[in-house]
Amino acid sequence: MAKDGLSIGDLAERTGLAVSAIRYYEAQGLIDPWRNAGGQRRFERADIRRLSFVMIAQQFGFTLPQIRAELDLLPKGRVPTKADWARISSGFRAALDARIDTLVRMSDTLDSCIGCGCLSLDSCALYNPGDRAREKGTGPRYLMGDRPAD
Amino acid sequence: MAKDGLSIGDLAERTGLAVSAIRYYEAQGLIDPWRNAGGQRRFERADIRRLSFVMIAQQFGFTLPQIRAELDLLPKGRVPTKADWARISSGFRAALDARIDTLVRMSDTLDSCIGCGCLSLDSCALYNPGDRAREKGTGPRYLMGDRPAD
DNA sequence: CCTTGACCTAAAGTTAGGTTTAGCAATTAC
DNA sequence: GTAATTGCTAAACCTAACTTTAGGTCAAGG
Repeated sequence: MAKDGLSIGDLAERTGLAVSAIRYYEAQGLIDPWRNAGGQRRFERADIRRLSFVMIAQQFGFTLPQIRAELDLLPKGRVPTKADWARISSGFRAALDARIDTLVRMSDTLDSCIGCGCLSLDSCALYNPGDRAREKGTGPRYLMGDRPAD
Repeated sequence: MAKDGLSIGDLAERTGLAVSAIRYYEAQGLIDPWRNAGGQRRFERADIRRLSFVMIAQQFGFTLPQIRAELDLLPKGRVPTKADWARISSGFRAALDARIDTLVRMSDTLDSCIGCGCLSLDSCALYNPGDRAREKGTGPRYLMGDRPAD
């Protein structure tokens, strides 16, 4: 049954992912199964690892293209070494730390604003407290003045 | 010009939001302008505050329905008091702290995993490190076993 | 052999938070 | 008074990460 590779259903069961998600990941270039005589996908056992990695990286907030870039650094078909994971983990760590940092700064700012209630667009420190948000909206999102009066 | 209320363009200029966004917020029930004789929207000056609040809350990661719920606690038309902001800020603070907590736990887990590289679905602590992710996907996303072998 | 269940593709649907477009009405500026 | 702005609505479009559907094929069990 797993002699000539895992079926997509097997892989779904092993990873907990939906079959449709696995097909989608293939379309995004995250995995690259071969096909059997009947045209069905067959996966290597190492793909379980690969998808596990995808799931974890997603929890760390990476997008699929970013994850793909990370995976592309692992030579296709090679089982990742500890060194590979250590390198990747460092990347995760940096991303995580940056996010924590942003939130802590927001939190600090909030502390200094509680009880103020001004919400003035030009004087309230709550605007643009970090960097994480609003980088994908199309509009310019410039900030203009707002008089404290009223 | 602002005698009988602000036009949507005025409000857009004062808040930095796109006109289309303001209309969208109205559709979501975040603001409730009246109409002038010609059918155009007219806003109170307090709506600048209201939208400022929306923008800040979004930076804190709240969804529009959540923000609406928060705003609904402020009696319509009443200018929010310091007590209102203090209460809301506390809510922000709790949400922020929870997010920071989750990230810190992920970070700690990651530390303990660097150099391990197992990524085993049943033994690696990197799965479900927190709570923030994956609560909106349709599928059950259950996690099944994965033998360390291979 | 035949049925059932797993698989295939392509395309459309989903959610959030908006933006863009089309076609038309109201306001404002000169 | 008239042209340029600004505003109006409804509907379509956008991204990310998938799921669902439709219509058809493959594989395994009895």
